[in-house]
Amino acid sequence: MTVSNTQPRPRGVTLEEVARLAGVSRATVSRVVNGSPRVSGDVRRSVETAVEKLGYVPNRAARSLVTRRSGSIAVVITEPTGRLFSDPFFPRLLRGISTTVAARDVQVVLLMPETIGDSQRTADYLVAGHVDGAILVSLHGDDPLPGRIIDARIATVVVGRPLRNRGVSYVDVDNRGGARNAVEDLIAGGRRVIASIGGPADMMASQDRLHGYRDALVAAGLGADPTLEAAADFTQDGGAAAMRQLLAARPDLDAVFAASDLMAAGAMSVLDAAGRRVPEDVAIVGYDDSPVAATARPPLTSVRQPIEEMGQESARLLLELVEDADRAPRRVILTTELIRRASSAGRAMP
Amino acid sequence: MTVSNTQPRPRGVTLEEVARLAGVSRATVSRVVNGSPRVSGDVRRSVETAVEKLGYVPNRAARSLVTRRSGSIAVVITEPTGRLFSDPFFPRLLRGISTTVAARDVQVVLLMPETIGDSQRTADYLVAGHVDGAILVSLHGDDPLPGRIIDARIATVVVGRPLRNRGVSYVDVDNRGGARNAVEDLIAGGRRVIASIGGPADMMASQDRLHGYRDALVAAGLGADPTLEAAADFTQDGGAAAMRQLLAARPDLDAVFAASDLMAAGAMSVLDAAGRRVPEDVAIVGYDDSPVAATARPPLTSVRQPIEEMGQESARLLLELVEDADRAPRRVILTTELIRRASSAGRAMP
DNA sequence: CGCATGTGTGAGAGCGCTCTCTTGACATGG
DNA sequence: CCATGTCAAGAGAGCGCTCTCACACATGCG
Repeated sequence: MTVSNTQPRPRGVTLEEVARLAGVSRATVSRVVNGSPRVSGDVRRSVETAVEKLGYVPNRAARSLVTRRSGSIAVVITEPTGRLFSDPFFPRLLRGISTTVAARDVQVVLLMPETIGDSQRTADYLVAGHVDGAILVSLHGDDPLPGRIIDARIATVVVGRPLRNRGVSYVDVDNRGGARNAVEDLIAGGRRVIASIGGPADMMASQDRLHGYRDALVAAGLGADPTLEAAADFTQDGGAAAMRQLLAARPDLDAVFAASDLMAAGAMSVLDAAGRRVPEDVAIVGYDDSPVAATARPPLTSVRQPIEEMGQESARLLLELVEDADRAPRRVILTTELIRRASSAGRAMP
Repeated sequence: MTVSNTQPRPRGVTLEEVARLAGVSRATVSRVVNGSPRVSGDVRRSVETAVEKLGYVPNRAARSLVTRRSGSIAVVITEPTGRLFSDPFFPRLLRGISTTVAARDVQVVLLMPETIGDSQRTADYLVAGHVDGAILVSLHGDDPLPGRIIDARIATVVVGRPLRNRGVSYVDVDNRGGARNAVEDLIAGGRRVIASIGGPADMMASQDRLHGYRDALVAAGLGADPTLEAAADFTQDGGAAAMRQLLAARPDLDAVFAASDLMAAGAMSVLDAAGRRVPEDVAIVGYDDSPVAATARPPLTSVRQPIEEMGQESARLLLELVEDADRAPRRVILTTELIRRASSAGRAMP
């Protein structure tokens, strides 16, 4: 431990002092503080008065030491780039988690490993039992972290459907359904040659969105076509590059489904440069409903995800797991909403 | 505490067990683990072997109990809306903080009070000494939190210059200088009637940016003019409303300095609707260099802030304060960078 | 009235660690 | 040869809390 202690720390009010003031034993004060029913009304009141008077707050370290509970959960973010740093996904998710656990007097410990070494230390930290559970956000397929902590039987909830570790609880949005809806909307608007700009293949969200895209095409009898599918990395530049590629391969395309708003924005700039008008020549829809969607010109139709709700659900699931370690894994799938804007206006609008 | 314990927690390896395996006393193992120099080479090695073999990880709760240090710091986010949820400021700041404290084996506890009641509980939590220090982010002028925790002599660093509590350490960007640079650039591009769309008046960043704007005008001999100044709330809609107001009051304006990219985007859509071309008729610069700036059409010139660095510096300052509580408050002001894009192209470009 | 049962409270152990104090081994000097 | 100093290592207290157990007392039943 690198922290030396030059200064004596201020010492708080202890149970002992409260007990003395209330004229009872430590045990009784503990009972009152923890809401045990085995305390008579008078004694309870006098203890509460003493607690109030002294401004007593339990020492979490002492409590943890004996209960073997930390009263905290970890939120692990292992995403070096991408959507977590390009739209408000991350703060909104944290807010959802935070509101839910705060109500239960549980703290959130934030872990953001960057290097492999960090990731090792993060796993050690979790496995050492410093927290009661962990929420894992944005996992790539090759991440060894979830496997390690699930093996260690740490209560775990994953945000986003995990590629491996099927036995774990997770919260996800219906990426496939969201994508399908978006593409169906393009078809309803009269589009027939619809391309897809997908995300990294090692992310479940990318795969699901691609499947949803194909679902819609197949359901409409259009059929999937590899020359209409390009993959990028959720970034604007990646979206632009994919768009150039698609335009070269399929100059006849009349719509694009992009698996992120940023990629959609990149695609739009390429379409603009190529002299294709949006939405007249090419309709486009994005994903995430980020600020970029609303500020784009034309404003971008996009798939909105209930992000706060994901945070809340993941926290709720984790707290359940912490309460009862033998509980079977659960999955919560939240639905998306298509936000229609000018970029995907149909050809035959009424 | 609402958490009951139905399940016995797994117990970790203790110092005692390591000591037994290494054939030394608990005290010696503690010395080795904490890097005390008062241990001979052989003993140190045998202890290290035992630690390795058993996979020993210190129990933080037990350690905290005796050292009166938690080995964690709080990051308090008190911003209900605005920039924290509209651009990647927040994740990037957290990342900066996280990398710095992780290197010192200190954890980050995230606190996001939403209601007044939450804020009370947050203050109680901090004052109770559950963390060694706190980083306060995005304070409005009327927030009672910083006053309370500074009074309680909790080590505190504020991100963004605080309106009150001048005696506290803080990290800020040179908002005034950044704004001044941006406006000077507009002037250098031949603009003469330059409007400002500011942020909320109760935020220091808003005030500083407004001052920087005026500085540049005065320095160029143009002089400040209240009819060219509008205030909004950092959002796109707010920026749009402010732009309408400015256009009505000063149809002769030829440039706009917006204190956020989102407001700039709102302003651009209004200019577009009013038939003013950007940058030909009206040049515009934003602030934050968010993804919105790069995706806007035309791409938006913007002031970039070193956000990760702010996080790192604030963490560094806080750790110093934790080490030595009597250390005098320090301020760190980081410089900004103007990212030139098409939206502010000069009139007489070479 | 004696015993079983229940209920409120206290005593005390002990969670895993740090840190002071003490001991013991050895080197050095007079 | 003993006094003294130095340094490694151990003994043991105690951080603030929870929780088991024991106990005192009240109540119910045969």
